[in-house]
Amino acid sequence: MKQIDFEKKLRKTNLKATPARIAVLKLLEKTEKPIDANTIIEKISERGIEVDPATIFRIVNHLTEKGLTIQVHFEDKKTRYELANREHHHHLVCDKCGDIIDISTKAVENLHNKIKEKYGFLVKRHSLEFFGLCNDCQN
Amino acid sequence: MKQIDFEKKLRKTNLKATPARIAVLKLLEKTEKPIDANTIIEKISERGIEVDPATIFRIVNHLTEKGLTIQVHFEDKKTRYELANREHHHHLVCDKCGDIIDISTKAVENLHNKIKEKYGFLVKRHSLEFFGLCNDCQN
DNA sequence: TTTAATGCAAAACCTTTGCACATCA
DNA sequence: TGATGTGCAAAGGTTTTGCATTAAA
Repeated sequence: MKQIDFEKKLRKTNLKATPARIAVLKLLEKTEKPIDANTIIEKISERGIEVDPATIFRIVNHLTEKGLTIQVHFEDKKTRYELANREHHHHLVCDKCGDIIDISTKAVENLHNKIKEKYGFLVKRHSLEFFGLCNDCQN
Repeated sequence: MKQIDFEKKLRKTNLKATPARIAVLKLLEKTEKPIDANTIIEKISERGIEVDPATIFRIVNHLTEKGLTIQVHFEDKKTRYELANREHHHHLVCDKCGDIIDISTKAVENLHNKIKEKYGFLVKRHSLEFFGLCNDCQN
């Protein structure tokens, strides 16, 4: 229910608060699920805002560089985006209906230190996604 | 060091044992890291075997359908492949040199049951990849 | 000999880039 | 106004598809 002031947030990161950027951020806020660039284009267009695909791709790249959004990768080649201002979480992706459920678990964070000890590898981030069947699709 | 009899394995799954398929499987066996289709084409060509790109894509798709290979997704849009006959494991991907280190951990398997209990979601598989800096690249 | 696999060419899809014009601060 | 963002058109990279030919069983 919180309404984020995206204009302020954009200016803080030296990005101009253009209608297209605000529309993307608002959409991601409302959607609450990772969505790819083409879905963003589609949804924004449904709201009567026409933005060129090239611009959308530039926007999500900028937002990600500046840390306002993060990328999410599932099992296809599309890059999905979601707002970054959220608690770290993972996704349950249903093979059948495509629904995405957020879950939060600290189980993996604990591995970072162990990996450093054992392999000398400094983990900066990880991606953990689960695939299977959601409750409704199991029948 | 074990040499897998890929001809036999292919026939068992109703796939014809063609030179191209055997070359792909042998390459994956030797590489031991997930590699994408274009790398496969390149490496196979270096060995003097020329296979059309379309054929390589068809091969990896077939092999994956039949369970001989699995797909791996990192942070780019390429799909990578590795042999499926291996212990379940995860990858440490170095941001700098791109090196990939296999690690094995059971930490995530244990979550499957918990997820079923808590969300009703039936997890069939998961992907867990770590990104950061390998030992050599931390300086 | 029958079925499946391959090569070639074309296209589909996702994403990026160059450049001129428009817009934000 | 000056820097940045956008639209348009073109192109790049990955992957798929149709169809005629070839090879495996």
